Amino acid sequence: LPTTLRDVAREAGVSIRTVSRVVNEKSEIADDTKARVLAAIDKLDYRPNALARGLVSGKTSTIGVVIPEISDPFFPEFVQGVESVARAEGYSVFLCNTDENADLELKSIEVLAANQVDGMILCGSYLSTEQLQDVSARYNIAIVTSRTPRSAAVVSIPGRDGLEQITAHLIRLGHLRIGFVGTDIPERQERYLGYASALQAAGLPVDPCDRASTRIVNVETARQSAIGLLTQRPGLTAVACYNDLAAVGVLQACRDLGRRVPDDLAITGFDDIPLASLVTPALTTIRVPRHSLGEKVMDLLLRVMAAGKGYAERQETPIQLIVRDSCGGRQAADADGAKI
Amino acid sequence: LPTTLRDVAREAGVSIRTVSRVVNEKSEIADDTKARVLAAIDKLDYRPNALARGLVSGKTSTIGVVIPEISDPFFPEFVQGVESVARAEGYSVFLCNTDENADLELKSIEVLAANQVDGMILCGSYLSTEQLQDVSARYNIAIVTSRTPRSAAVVSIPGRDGLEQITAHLIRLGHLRIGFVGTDIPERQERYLGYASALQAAGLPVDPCDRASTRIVNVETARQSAIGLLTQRPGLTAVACYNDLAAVGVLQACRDLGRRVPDDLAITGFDDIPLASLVTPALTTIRVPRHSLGEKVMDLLLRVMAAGKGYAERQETPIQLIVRDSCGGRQAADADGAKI
DNA sequence: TTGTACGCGTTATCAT
DNA sequence: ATGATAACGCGTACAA
Repeated sequence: LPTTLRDVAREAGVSIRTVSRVVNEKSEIADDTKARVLAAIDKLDYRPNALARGLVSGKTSTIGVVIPEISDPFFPEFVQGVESVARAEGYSVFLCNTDENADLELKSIEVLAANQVDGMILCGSYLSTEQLQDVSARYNIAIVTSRTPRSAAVVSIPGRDGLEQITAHLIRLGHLRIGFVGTDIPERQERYLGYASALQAAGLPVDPCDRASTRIVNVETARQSAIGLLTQRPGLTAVACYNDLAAVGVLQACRDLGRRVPDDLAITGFDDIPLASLVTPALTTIRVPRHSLGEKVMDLLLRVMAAGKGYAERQETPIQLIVRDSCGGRQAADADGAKI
Repeated sequence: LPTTLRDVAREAGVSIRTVSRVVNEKSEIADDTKARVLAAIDKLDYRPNALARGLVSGKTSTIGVVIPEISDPFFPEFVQGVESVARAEGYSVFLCNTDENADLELKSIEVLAANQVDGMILCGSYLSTEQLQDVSARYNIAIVTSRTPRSAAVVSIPGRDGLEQITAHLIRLGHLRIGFVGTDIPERQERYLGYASALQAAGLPVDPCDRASTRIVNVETARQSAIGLLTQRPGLTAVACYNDLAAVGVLQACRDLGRRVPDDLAITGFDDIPLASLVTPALTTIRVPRHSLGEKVMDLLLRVMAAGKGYAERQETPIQLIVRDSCGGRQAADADGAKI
């Protein structure tokens, strides 16, 4: 029932090939036949079938972006970054949400692949490093991760560095008992390691009991585990968090427990999502330039698609300490060169 | 180079048809040939080409969801609602973000259509009512909107009712000078109309100068326009907002201006996004059940796909007044039967 | 139970 | 400049 090239060709009294030509604006065509074809296209309201096109040409001009959690404020700006360069290069982007579920993620990847997208971007994947390795060997894939797959195209977020920096910041402010709220996913310990490393560098003990973890990290899970941590370890004067959502959860926990921030407890985040500056007190955090990160992976994906599946490259996104109000000591920090 | 049915058939020593059968688990096949085929599939790592499949079958088992602004916290839970029922029905969902741009939205719809998705869901569309009418006549589409396209499948959000309710709430609390911060998009005046209607019902004047509008509504635009409004109309004791993001913007404006909330100014939102209960003070707002709204439109889309493009139906999502701290008077409101 | 052959709507390779 | 015609990978009558 939808109009096809054939219908248009019949209507215009030309061959299919000719119609295809005017549609794709390839080789030269006589002005009058072109006009006739255009008229027929318009009259019959013809629209090319992308499936047929992709089947024969082997190119769909689409890419897939797979993210684990659509409600995490980290992703919107990232996706917009991806889209801006994708659009400029003539690609349409399909977004897939996987609910922080590795099976669903794998499924999404296979569906996208089955639909012959020209490339995929994985951000914050829940796949095992091995699976990550697998799929990026099989398809055109660019990844955003802190991990180190043996050979793949990845832009990494220096989570370890970030937590080292921000924990050092807390230490400079005089904190001696600093906790950590994060995730217990084995592949996602780099931020915790940064925290621990900063403690060690300062000669402070790293006590596993100063740490609270949940698998999924969001405001609510962090709030719950922070309530536990803060009651069991009342001596903590600061808590470094896996990300801003966790920090907001700890903030909520303090509200529940009647502890004032930053007076009774200092809190730090990671990512600098918009929410970070909207809560009270505004969060001291590590900024990850999400929009440009998106542009950067898409650029990388372009290179992957040009070079083929084997292509490997590793880049790192810059980060920046942002000092706000959740740790107090704003003046002291300003002297360190940090800014809003 | 990717493996095809042909390759598998050759490897297993059977016909293409047979392979196709075991892949699709249709009619009965002898156990041994089935095993042979399965082995070949496994060995050659065969994966069906969804394009070819869709081309011949006319069905892709995919749907598209088009949203205007991925960074608006309204959408994540909505999308998850859609996905939950889509998944249960065997559909994969591709999400498209249109940056609140009607042209991009139309483009996205056409791309999805060209890719032969079985249906689409439009939420918060920026298309004109006429365009909305057009596309839903041309494709299988279910819409979430407050508008009234002549004939289409839509689930509506009673924005007018909502603002009537929440403005009445403000009036009950004793406010006589209530402003409004919203959008100037002509198709999106229903919430303003609800606000105006509540004022009139209470015998209060509706003064256009008590209103501030921007085209795009987000925290930053609302903050700016609220600063203008509050300086020019210092007599306002309350501001009703188009949505929670705007309300948070007004909250920021109050911070900038040194006005205390709710003491100096009461503020109300709409949507009850997670952020609404994270800011200080927490927002009094209208709750829109986003997850179930998503389920509801997806159910509707299922009916559209079954019945065909002509299908029209109209539903409405329930809403609920949520009283928190941004207007004070929590006890008085509790007496009205509202709750957290 | 299994195989043959056609068609889905395109693009692309030849001729003409 | 234009027209046949063969793919592309798969589903499905129809045959066997």
